[in-house]
Amino acid sequence: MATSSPAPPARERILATAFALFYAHGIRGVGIDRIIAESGVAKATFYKHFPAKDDLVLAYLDRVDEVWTGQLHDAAAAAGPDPAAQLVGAFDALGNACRRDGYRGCAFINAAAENPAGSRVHDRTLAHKEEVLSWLAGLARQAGAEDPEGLARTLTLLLDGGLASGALDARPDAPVAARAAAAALVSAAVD
Amino acid sequence: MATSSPAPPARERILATAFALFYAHGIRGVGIDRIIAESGVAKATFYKHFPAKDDLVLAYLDRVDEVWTGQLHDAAAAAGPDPAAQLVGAFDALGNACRRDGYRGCAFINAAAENPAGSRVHDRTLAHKEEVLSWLAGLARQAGAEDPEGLARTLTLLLDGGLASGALDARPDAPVAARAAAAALVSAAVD
DNA sequence: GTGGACCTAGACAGATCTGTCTGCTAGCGT
DNA sequence: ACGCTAGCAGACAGATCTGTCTAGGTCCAC
Repeated sequence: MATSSPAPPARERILATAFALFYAHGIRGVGIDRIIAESGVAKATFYKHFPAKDDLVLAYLDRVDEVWTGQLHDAAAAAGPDPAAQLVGAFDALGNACRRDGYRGCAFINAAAENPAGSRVHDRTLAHKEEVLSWLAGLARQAGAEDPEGLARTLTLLLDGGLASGALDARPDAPVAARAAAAALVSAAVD
Repeated sequence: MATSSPAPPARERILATAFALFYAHGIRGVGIDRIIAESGVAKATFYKHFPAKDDLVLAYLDRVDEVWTGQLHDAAAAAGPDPAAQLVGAFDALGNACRRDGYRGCAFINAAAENPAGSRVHDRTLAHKEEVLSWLAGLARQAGAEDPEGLARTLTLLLDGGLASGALDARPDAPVAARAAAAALVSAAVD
């Protein structure tokens, strides 16, 4: 989605710059002027593509969703065809994310922290989390868990907790513990 | 702590106002002027008590730590004398927190999302999380878990995940799932 | 009553932020 | 050759933010 247009270079440069800066410094911590300067784009061009900062923020979140969802699915797929194994394998995406430097936690949760409850940004975050939850619930159902929604919910807690904790201390034990706990919960729920 | 001074009314009013506003709108979302206006304090008075906004932010986080740690300990204590039961009981604090309206997730994680990695705010967040972690590890040790640090780490993941998820959707199933998962993990680790 | 601590009221400076507007340039299809 | 689209460069307005400063009020101890 959102790639139906020819994707001109200016828009793409803006988005790539915003992606890096928003994630690294927070949304309110990065001004339009800085994005314009670092993406080498004229102000008028910027405002042609994104009429307001909020529009850029939403496009940023769409890209984050794309990237993170992709990593989650890839990690799950790498675990083989067994849905139960995939549920656990998805946690490798968490480990990989935390290991990257400049890692600063879940971009959605960070964005939601900066925006009021009814805002578009907040709603987008909610939609993203809901999407991950229902994907996990689908896998849990395929795996034959007796309470797929409950298992999926619990796994999202571990995932979100790992995303948050992994951003704080440098030690890599948060993703390891998350994966181990996920494995225990999945095998308990399936058999 | 931090109550050794006579605690004059102006400082307390500022702090109480900051507590509400920072949590509700984010730190960068609230200007000094607004805090001054809503706490009914003169600007000079404000800057006498808090030489810079950052100082107020740290005082705010200290208060958050006080309140949240207190709720956690109270919830654990309410579960009775058994340390294993206390580990699970602590999750009632999560449920209570999520139920309050205006709930917007963990104030520390939100604050860290708005501040760069080396900042004082970030460090304070790290210290708080470390404190909770070691408290849980102590309980886990008393409960006779074979890997108290690992269990404690996993429980913090559920706690942080619950704090984050509970802020997004209104449905109360996140804290319920967190508590249930905690109970399962604790009883598996203890016996 | 005098000095000091504590407070209020609000002007002010300087930076920064979002968003608008004017002018200019380059490519591209017809 | 012409117009259209996309883009660059940067001045500008208006709001807002942090932090300083002046000026004065109130209460209490001595």
